[in-house]
Amino acid sequence: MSKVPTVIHWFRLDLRIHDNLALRNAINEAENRKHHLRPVYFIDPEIKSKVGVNRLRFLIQSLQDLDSNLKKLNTRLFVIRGNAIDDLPKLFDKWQVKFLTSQVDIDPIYVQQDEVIDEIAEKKNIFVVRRVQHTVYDGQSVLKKNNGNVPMTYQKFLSLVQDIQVKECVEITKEVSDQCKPKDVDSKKYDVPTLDELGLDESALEPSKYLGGETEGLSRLNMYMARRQWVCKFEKPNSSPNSIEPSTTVLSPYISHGCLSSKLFYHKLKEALNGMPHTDPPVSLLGQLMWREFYYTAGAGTKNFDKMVGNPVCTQIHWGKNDEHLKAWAEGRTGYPFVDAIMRQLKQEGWIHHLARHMVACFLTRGDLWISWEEGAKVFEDYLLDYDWSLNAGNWMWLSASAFFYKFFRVYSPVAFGKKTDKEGLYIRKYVPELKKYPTAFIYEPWKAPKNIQITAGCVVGQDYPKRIVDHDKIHKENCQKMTVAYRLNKEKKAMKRPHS
DNA sequence: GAACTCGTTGGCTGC
DNA sequence: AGCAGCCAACGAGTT
Ligand SMILES: Cc1cc2nc3c(=O)[nH]c(=O)nc-3n(C[C@H](O)[C@H](O)[C@H](O)COP(=O)(O)OP(=O)(O)OC[C@H]3O[C@@H](n4cnc5c(N)ncnc54)[C@H](O)[C@@H]3O)c2cc1C
Repeated sequence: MSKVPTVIHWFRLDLRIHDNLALRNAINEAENRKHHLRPVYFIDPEIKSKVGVNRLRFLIQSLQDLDSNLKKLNTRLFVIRGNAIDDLPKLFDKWQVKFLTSQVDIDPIYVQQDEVIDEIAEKKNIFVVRRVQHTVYDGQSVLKKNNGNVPMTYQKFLSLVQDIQVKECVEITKEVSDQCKPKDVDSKKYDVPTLDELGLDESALEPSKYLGGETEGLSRLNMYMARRQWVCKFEKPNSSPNSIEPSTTVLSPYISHGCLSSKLFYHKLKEALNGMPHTDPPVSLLGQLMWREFYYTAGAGTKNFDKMVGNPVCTQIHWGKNDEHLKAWAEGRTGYPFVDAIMRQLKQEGWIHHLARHMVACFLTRGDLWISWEEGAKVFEDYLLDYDWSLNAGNWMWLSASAFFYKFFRVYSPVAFGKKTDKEGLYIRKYVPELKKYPTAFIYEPWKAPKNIQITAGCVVGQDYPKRIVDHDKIHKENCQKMTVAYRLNKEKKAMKRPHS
């Protein structure tokens, strides 16, 4: 008796069943050929040491939701403890795999896995289907349209995609039939692991502010799209980085994990905007989604996009090294209350507003600490629920004036910037509670408070709250000079490389 | 080729 | 109060 062959859909950053063409392809293939269907996810048992706790928890929640949504389709999620490169080839044999589907992911981690897996699959005669479905547009065809060059400005990017027809979403309309169920479909060994199994004590964590999963992502999307006026009036630069509740959608963790399809977001946005006066890119909500597309295209077309050295779009800057400053920044004890509040919110809740990211990214790099954006990106990778390879690197380069943005003399002031939207410093009082009782006059610069006021407020600077690790007023001007030098050197280098005609 | 335009999510001063 | 002008820029257009 020969075994029934298997069709695998390999879930990665597409933790959803809606608008998932690769998953639908797998289901159809299994149905048509009466093969077994196995939607799989690989999880590294050591993941705890590689991913921040909040993001890991978000991932587990998303996998649980995915499993329960798959069960509604009469199948399930098979979670494999291990890694794809070692374990997928073993499963190819064990399950007699004939067909493998997944989405295109451009993070080098997945690209490398795909290269290895493709080679093995070819030898074993396994048909591989890989779908572009993590972005609205296909980055490769946008690059082609621009003669293989990365569009270096947002407007240029928009002009390239302007006349591209965005495909409709695809849905899975019927349940998977019983004949596609493998025998071990109920085996506990493929259950979504608990945090406990992964060596994490959930009770030691704060409650989740943003619950992972497709169900939550869709309901968040629908909630915002129902507020048509709000969507139509959205202007990113006017949203507040330091409101107590988020002033933007916080769809990012869902989009990054693929709990929410960016294409569905696109179509729902178009629907909400249709027939109403509305703001436009770059500041509109649709404009935000286009920023994502912009950075994805850049990431897809640039070597070493997540590094400075060997990255053709990135200005080479002689960043310094200062582990103490880096640590103080990461842990929210720079002595600048606004910066510290942001970093503490990031660590606690896993999401901070875009302009808050501007503030702390500028502070770490060209503004104050003169530390490489790559170091900042690593910290963000750890703490952000919405961590994304392209978006993180691209935005860090923007903020450090290494690529896409060049007016380096526009420096965020850790004292002035937050005051624009939060004069009283309520945000600081929440996330830096030791300063809670400070008078408003000193909440952004507690070192200026007279000693008796510091004592009355119950927080002496240098004792209960750190002294400033740098003097912004002085150092940002020095750094500005360093930027001038770096830009000049870069320009000279570029001129040398250009062929003289 | 040079010289223009526009777009590109700061802060500070002074009217 | 709100805005113009100033401060160390650059890509991608057009003229
Ligand atoms: C230094 C730095 C690092 C960043 N790292 C990441 C990251 O790892 N992952 C990530 O998703 N975003 C990152 N961003 C971009 C941006 O800050 C977040 O996408 C945004 O704040 C998410 O909040 P939201 O969903 O409420 O955004 P909204 O304003 O509601 O926008 C809707 C969606 O548009 C997309 N979007 C919005 N802003 C941007 C942007 N600037 N670039 C690209 N896409 C955008 C996101 O998918 C977002 O969910 C980073 C920004 C900076 C400055």
